[in-house]
Parts: sequence; structure tokens; C-alpha cells
Amino acid sequence: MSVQERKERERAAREHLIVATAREIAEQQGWDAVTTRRLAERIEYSQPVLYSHFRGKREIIGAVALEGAAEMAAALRAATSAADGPRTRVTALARTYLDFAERHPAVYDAMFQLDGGLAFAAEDTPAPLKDAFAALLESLGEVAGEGVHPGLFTEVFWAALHGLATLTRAGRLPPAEAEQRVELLVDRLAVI
Amino acid sequence: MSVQERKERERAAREHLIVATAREIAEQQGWDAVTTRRLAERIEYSQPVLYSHFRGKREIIGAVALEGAAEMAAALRAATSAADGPRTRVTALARTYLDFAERHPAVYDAMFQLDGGLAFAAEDTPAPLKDAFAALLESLGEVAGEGVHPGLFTEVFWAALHGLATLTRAGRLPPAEAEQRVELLVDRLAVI
DNA sequence: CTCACTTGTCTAGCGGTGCTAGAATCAGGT
DNA sequence: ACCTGATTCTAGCACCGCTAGACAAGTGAG
Repeated sequence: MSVQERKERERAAREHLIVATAREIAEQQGWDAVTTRRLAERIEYSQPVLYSHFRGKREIIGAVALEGAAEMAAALRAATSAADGPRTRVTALARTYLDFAERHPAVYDAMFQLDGGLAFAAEDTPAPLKDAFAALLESLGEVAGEGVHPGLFTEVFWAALHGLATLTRAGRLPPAEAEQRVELLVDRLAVI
Repeated sequence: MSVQERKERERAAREHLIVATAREIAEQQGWDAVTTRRLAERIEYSQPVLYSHFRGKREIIGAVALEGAAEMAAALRAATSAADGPRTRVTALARTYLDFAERHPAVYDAMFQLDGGLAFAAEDTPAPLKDAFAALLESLGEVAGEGVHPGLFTEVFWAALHGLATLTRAGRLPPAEAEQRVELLVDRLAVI
């Protein structure tokens, strides 16, 4: 059944092209510019083709989110493994997280701001999302402090990072003192 | 010029009706349901009337955001003034903030998630927004700790609250341990 | 090699969106 | 009672997400 295999391969390639193109448009012009028409034109297929791969625009956003989660997890692990000592590790983690959000705003939005139809904090949460949280937990768990549940601590730290990321990018916080905010956050929250 | 005064009064009343109706629809069915057609029909005028009051939908969102900011500031001040001692005050502040976000999700979105065309952290930031931040600063400044700029501390604390609020509401954090997260946050961030 | 059939893709269109030009209507002053 | 200017509406633009049904291309059987 080599023919069928080839077709499946081509189908998978096209699906990846859709996700990559959606992400590209979103990074360049924002998610509002990612319309099914524009996306279809860019991949040089007609609109209905998109719906043979995804249920709708929401699922495309979800696919970008999963891709982003995997990348973020990798970035976090790379940064933390290069640092020794809990304190340095947590600081590196925080910087990397905020850096990721700043450099890939569209992906970050797909993950946390937009509705990609993904389950969170539940049984059927997709693996990449669980893994991204796990990457946070690995470094943050060791500075949770005694008597504090590592998962709960990670949630709080994560929420703080998320707040900084979104408020900064939305112009709610001046970017100038970003570094000072990170240091204050790590100083206070992490128990070294 | 009594005629003109009456007209201006009626115009102001209608403008307020638009904002109130937009908010009502948003609270009931989400901001996606707030379309110019639906909004126009509800206020029993045609669409173009909306554009004689606001530049566009964005400005209507902005108007709701300003209204919300004033209410939030009032709620925060009410809660903190009823508490004595910095620690109790900060906890009350955090709870009130999160409670406001949970009970008025549409207004909260207008303030911090959607684009209402408002300036933040800048010279021309509208007064209600500045005042809401000031309300936070009043209680948080006293627990910033030595050598830490009160404004910077407030920003970090606020970001953490914002992260908790948005991630919880988006289903990214399980609502069950919300109270524990607040306590952990106050314990660690605030210097009593 | 031909032909029916499945599979895949496209054209065209639905009901909706934010927004606006120009027609129609209403109220005010003379 | 009429003219004039402000106000409001009707109708329409270009776009959106999504889909039914026409059409073409590739597949396997005879």
C-alpha cells in the first residue's frame, strides 16, 4: 500500500504547512489577520481544504498552541539545565518564559489568550501542555519551600509570569523595569 | 438655549444607554455577542447612531472598561478600608480583586484583555485607570518592603493577581485551590 | 485500454461582521 | 407655512467562518 502511504505523508505535510503558515501570518500581522481565506490562498489551496484537516479556525489555533507548548518546554529545559543552583535556575526560567512570550507573541496568545479548544488542568489535557507545565514544575518545585505543595507553588509562580507577560505586552506595564520585576518576583516567591 | 441643553442631555443619556447595554450583552453572552447590529436593535436605534457617539466598537469597549475601572477602584477601597492591619488589608485586596474579575468577567476583559483603545502606563492614561492602580498602590505600597519601590512592587503584585484571574477563568488553573493560591501569594510577596 | 467509482478539490453561496455614503425625515427659527 | 440644517435611517460595501454540491482526477476491475 505504498500509494496510500505516500498520500498520508503528503496529507501530513500539508497539515503542517497549514499550521506553519497560520503561525507565520499571526506572528507577522496578528491573529486577526489569520482568516481562512488568506490562509487558504497562502498555502495555494481553496478554503474547504482547511476544513478537511481541522474542524475550524479554533482547531488551527489549537495546533499552533501545541507546537508552541513543545517549543516553550524545550526552551525552559535548555535554560534551566544550563544553570546550576536553584536560585540561578529559577531566574533563568523566569527570564526564558518572559522572553518566549515576547519573541513569539502570536504563539503565546494561541497557548494562553485565545480559545484553541484545548483542555487544561484536566484528564484529557494534551501531552505537550502537560509537559510544558512539567518543565516549570521541575525547576520551581525545588524552591516551593517547606509545607507548600510544589504544584500549587508552580501555579502561583506561573500565574505571576503570565501576568507580567500579558500586561507588559498589552502596554499595561512599562517595559523598562521588566528585569527589576523579575528579580523582585524571584526574590520573594522562591525559597532558596 | 434650553432646547440645545435638552438635546445634549438626551444625547448623554443615550450614550450611557449604549455603554450599559453593551455591558449587559457582554455579561450575559460574552463580548462576541456584542455586535453593532444587536446593540443597535437593543437600544432601538439604527447602527449608524452608534457611530455618532463612538468611533467604533473598540471605543465602546473602552467606555465599558473605564466604567469598570471606577467600580473596581471603589470595590478595592471599600474592602481595604474595612480591614485593619497591612496583612489583612492586602489579603482583602487580593480577594476583592479576584472576586471582581470572577463576577464581572466581561468588564474585566474590557479592561485588560480586549483592545479598548486606551492608553496605559502613559501620560494620557484616563483618570479612572490611574485611580484603579492608585487604589492598589495605597494598600500594597505599605507592604513593599524596604528598598523596594512601591510602584514596582504594586506592578508585580498586580501582575500576579491578573495572572491568577485570567488563568483561572480560562480553565488553565483548577478553581478549587484558588484560596490557597491567594494565601501563598500574600505570604510570600508582602513584607509584613 | 476502457470504464465505473471513489476520492479529493473547487466554485459558489449562506448568514453574519464592522462600518459608511447618501437618502429621507424631523425640528427650529423666521 | 415654509425653508434650513441637524439627525436618523435605508441600503450597501468588503470582509468573516463555514459548507453544499458540482466537478475533476486518480484507482482498480474487467
